Amino acid sequence: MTKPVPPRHGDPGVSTPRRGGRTVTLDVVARLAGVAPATVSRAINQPDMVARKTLERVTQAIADTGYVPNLLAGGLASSRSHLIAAIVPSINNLVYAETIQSFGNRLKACGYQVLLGETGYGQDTEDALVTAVLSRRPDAIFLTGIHHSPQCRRQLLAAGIPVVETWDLTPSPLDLVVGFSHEKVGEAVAAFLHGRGCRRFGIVSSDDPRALVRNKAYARALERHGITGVASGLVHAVSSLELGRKGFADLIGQGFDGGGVFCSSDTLAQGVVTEALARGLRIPEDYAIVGFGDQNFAAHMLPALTTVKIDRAAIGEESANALLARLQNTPLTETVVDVGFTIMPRETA
Amino acid sequence: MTKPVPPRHGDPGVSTPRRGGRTVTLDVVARLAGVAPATVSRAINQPDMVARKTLERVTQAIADTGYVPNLLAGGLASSRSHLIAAIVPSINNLVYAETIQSFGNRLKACGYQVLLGETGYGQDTEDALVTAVLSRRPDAIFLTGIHHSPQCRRQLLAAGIPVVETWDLTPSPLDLVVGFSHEKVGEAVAAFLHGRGCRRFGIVSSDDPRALVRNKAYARALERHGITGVASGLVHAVSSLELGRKGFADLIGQGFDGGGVFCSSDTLAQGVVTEALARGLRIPEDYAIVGFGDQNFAAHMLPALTTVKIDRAAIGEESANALLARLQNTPLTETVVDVGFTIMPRETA
DNA sequence: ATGAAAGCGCTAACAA
DNA sequence: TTGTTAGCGCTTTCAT
Repeated sequence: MTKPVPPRHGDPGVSTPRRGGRTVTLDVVARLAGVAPATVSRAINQPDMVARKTLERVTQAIADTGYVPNLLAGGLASSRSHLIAAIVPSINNLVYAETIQSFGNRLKACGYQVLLGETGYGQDTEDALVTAVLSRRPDAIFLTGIHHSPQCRRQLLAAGIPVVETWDLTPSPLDLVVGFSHEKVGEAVAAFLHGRGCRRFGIVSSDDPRALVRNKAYARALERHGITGVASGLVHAVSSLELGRKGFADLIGQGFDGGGVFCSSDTLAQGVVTEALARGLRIPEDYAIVGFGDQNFAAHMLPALTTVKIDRAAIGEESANALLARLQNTPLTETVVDVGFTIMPRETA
Repeated sequence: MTKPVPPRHGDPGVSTPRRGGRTVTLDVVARLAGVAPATVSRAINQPDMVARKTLERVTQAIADTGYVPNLLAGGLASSRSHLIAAIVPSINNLVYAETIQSFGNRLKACGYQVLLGETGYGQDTEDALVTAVLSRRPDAIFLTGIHHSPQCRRQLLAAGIPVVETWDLTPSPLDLVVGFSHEKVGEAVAAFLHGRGCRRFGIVSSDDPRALVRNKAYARALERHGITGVASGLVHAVSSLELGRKGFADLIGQGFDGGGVFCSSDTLAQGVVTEALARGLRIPEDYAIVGFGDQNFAAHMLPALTTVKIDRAAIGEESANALLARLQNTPLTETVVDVGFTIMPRETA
């Protein structure tokens, strides 16, 4: 009847801990508490379904054994990993860090953990990264930007999980989108600088795709004012004070001789201001400088930086809320959330 | 003989995809390729053990189905999650971002993914966070700092995985440690400023524990020079330009009237410089300012910041290497790695 | 080089 | 309220 069975890892006494001390599993806890494994599982995940007396015994057993649930097993069994993936261009950029921070905090409160992936601003990397994180079976995914390769979109769709695209806006998101219009930003800055009396215009920008959209809208808006030929100092991907100085030096080198300068980040703007100061140029009289982001140093620089304020925490929070709604099957009123932006007039423009 | 069995998810035709489209599993790929599941597994994880012909068929089937391996299942079965946890005080601090970035890049090359956890500078949070990440069964763990609660240490030890503590040094690490001596930094800065002729000294610092160690060593070293009474402007946890300005204003408010100022971060130092400039004070003649970190803006500020350079990328890389060695059972020559530091004399001191 | 079978540690019906 | 049972999708001996 019973065919001979080889010794199994699970057998009491034959435990073969592959590492460290003995592995404490649900069953160990269950035995100690004198209940069935399922009861321990319930005690942990749905305590209300367990009698108070039982719950206490289980809790005690957990404490005694130092039991740490194995979420690989749990996730496999329930097909809910309680993991949410977030893909950002770079963690080496405070701008995204703040969004992720508020995103993570909101989700932590609901028992989710964030798995962070960094593309390094590459599109190939995004594809590979998405595949990599999907293999962890996240319950949802956060993306930066709205441009993804067809293969990436296919993969995301096939995963069948809620997706939120962020830091941009589109009428047709993969699923959800939380961000703001980069075109409107470009236009608003153009109008702002023009309103301040600028008649010549320049740009110091990284080659980030969203920055390019802002730049284009800025130039186009200026054309409507009859202004053509926007001088530009492009720098590569990463923003730094140094590159801001270099970018502005380039602009001057091109013969840019006073006017409004729109920078693609506050960091770059800080460099522009520094370089202008180093050259003894007058801000904002001769050079009016506008940053982007309103990072925490902007208001406290000397001179204080005029910039475009983006509510980064709101992007994180709204994204989390939207995903959470999907995960809880709460009906969602809006799949497109515009967090807007504000120009903060200070001393540099 | 065969008792009636209820329909199972696994049964072909009765697949109940809990979400999205049908779930592509190893078995689906195997069937399509006309091989056993185990062979597909091998084709993916140990391609050399599979005949070329077979490999091709499997590869094709994977492409055709868009199969994405389920690492929850894989990890559970093999007890290797290919996940490495990293605990940092804040992702909202570029100083740690760079370390994590190089750490992650090194590990990615070896097929590991990093699971990031943020303590927010709290110790309670560290305990909870460690528990949370351990439930994902990481293959190794990266910690910031060397101070952990007894419970945390116990838990870490019980996990039986390689552990690297970073950003500090201790002769008795939990397992491995990669960092530098904060005491030596404090002493070196004291000597440096004293050597520059400073006779009065101050501090503008966050209340980060490692910063406090530097400050203490700084003060003690100065005592040896017969100097007592180091003025200090403490700010809370997070560093920002604004807090640097405020901290310096405090210092002045306390009657600090010229001398050397050691800041716990470059960001704070940038604030100190800004505030000093705003007050028309002379740097470095009257106020000699030293930062900490040598972030990328330090060298390009006006005036350029004298600071303590820490090779953050090296911390990440060496940590990764050390863990990798453990994971590959490579004998480790050193469990304590000192990456050192360098004072970069520039214009502010 | 490949296949068969037995779990990894947990959750989820279903019964009791 | 609790226990029983059957997997979740993969890896891993062990045979072949």
